[in-house]
Amino acid sequence: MSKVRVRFAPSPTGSLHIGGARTALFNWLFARHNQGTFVLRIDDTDTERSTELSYQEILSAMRWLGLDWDEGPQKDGAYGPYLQSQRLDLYRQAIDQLLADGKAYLCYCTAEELAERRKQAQAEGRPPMYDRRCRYLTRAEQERLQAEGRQPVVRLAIPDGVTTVHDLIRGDVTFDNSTIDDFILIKSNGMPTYNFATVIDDYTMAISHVIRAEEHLSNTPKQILVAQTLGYQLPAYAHVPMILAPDRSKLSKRHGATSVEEYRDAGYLPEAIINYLALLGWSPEGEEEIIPLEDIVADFSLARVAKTAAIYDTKKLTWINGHYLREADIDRITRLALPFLQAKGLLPDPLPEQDYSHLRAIIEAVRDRVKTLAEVADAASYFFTEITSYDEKGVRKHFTKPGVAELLEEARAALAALPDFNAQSTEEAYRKIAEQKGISTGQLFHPTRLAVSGRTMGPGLFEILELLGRETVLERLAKAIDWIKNNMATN
RNA sequence: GGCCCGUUGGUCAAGAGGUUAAGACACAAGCCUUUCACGCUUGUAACGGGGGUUCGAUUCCCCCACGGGUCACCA
Repeated sequence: MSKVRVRFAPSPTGSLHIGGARTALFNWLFARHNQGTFVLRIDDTDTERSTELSYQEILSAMRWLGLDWDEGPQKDGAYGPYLQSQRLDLYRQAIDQLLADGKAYLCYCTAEELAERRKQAQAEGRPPMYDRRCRYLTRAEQERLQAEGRQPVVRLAIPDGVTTVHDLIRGDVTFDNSTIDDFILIKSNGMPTYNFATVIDDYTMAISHVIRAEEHLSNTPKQILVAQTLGYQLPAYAHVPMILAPDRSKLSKRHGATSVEEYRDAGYLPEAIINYLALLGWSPEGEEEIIPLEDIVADFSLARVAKTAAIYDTKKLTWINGHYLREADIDRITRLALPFLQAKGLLPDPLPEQDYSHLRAIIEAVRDRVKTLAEVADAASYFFTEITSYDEKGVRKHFTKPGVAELLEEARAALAALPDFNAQSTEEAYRKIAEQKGISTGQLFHPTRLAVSGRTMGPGLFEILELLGRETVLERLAKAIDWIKNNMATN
């Protein structure tokens, strides 16, 4: 096989969403698996909607996910530039050739006229296709229309016949050319349309495989027609299944988080998103679903890409994220979790250097029971702020028993008297008290947990005590004792 | 509406004429445990419908239904 070159070509008209990221990932995986080249190209021919902000967001989301490109913006290669808006002369050359050969023609119909006719056609139940009225205009007619001040577009003259897409995932798909419009190649503002520019670019960038979402399958015959008219050799095509929202409709904003940034901000790890996305539409040969990136690269093939659209469901993503959160290097997780704590006002920004190891110990204790970085911040909150309330169910269960206040007072005194205050010493003291009083350890542990954390769940109790430190523990115990006396006494 | 693609448990998904139709998430139960998680064990749950072809169809063919995509001077 000749050199594999694939590209991901987003338009900078929004953030990188989950579907786009999956398409980018499949291209990236295919390139890496085949030691090919992954090109990032920006399809910014829509001057109305393209924005610099979106462009920056896409680049940063790609980088964050680890989808590094070999050629593209800020990474020059032999086939640049990589922004379509900078390749206008290439399209111009191609269009001149097409016009000279009579394969394309000038059309003077305005957007308004077209829209009107389309509406009309639909109302009458006719297919809303362009009627080709400008295809056979004489020179004189063109000049007259031009004199009216109309800015022409350029359309491709679709030949009769049939066009077949050889799709690597779906097999041969044939379209009758009569169902294809004489579509626009160059807009009246001089910019190329997607179906034109993409063909020129894929060819001039020597793209070997066009891997993209299924929504482009019906566009493909148009692109093949352009390529054939220009005498280009065709790339191989692979249309990967769509990703749908839980209600089976196309993913959109109203379905909640759909952009990569939103997941980043919600505390998801890039490797978890990558792992999850790889499993959406592709399946490994083995049974493991948590797969290191290197293994995904090694196993990836188009042959194992599904044909069926997949519904996007965050449950599994969250589960995968929890896994990576637990496995990842603790220093990295600490670093990543810190901003979430700071955003909640729990820690100062910047964090004083000497507080770091304490923070790391807390996150280490807490990460096992949560699934996202945002949850890490929730689960760790009481280490950094006063307890303002006690879990209601916990209160009913552990604070209502007669004698709890006294029991806690006794425990508090024992803790205060300890020569060393750490997880081991506090646990020993507690077990001794329970034994002496002939009560189960739980009867002592549970109210203590509630008193110092306000919650009924969390890390091991003595881990919490050590992390909190003697002073805080004694304070909170005293406060809880008071609280119980004040609130429970009347009952 | 025309054209195109698709249809295995709630979701992801394996399967390629003969299988007890994998596995994962979620859910339920149990074990572990100071709690909650993790982990482990077990369980519930699927081939859209109808015709063919065949000794035999989830698997091949046709029709229908349903879902999705596309028919832009958006990509």
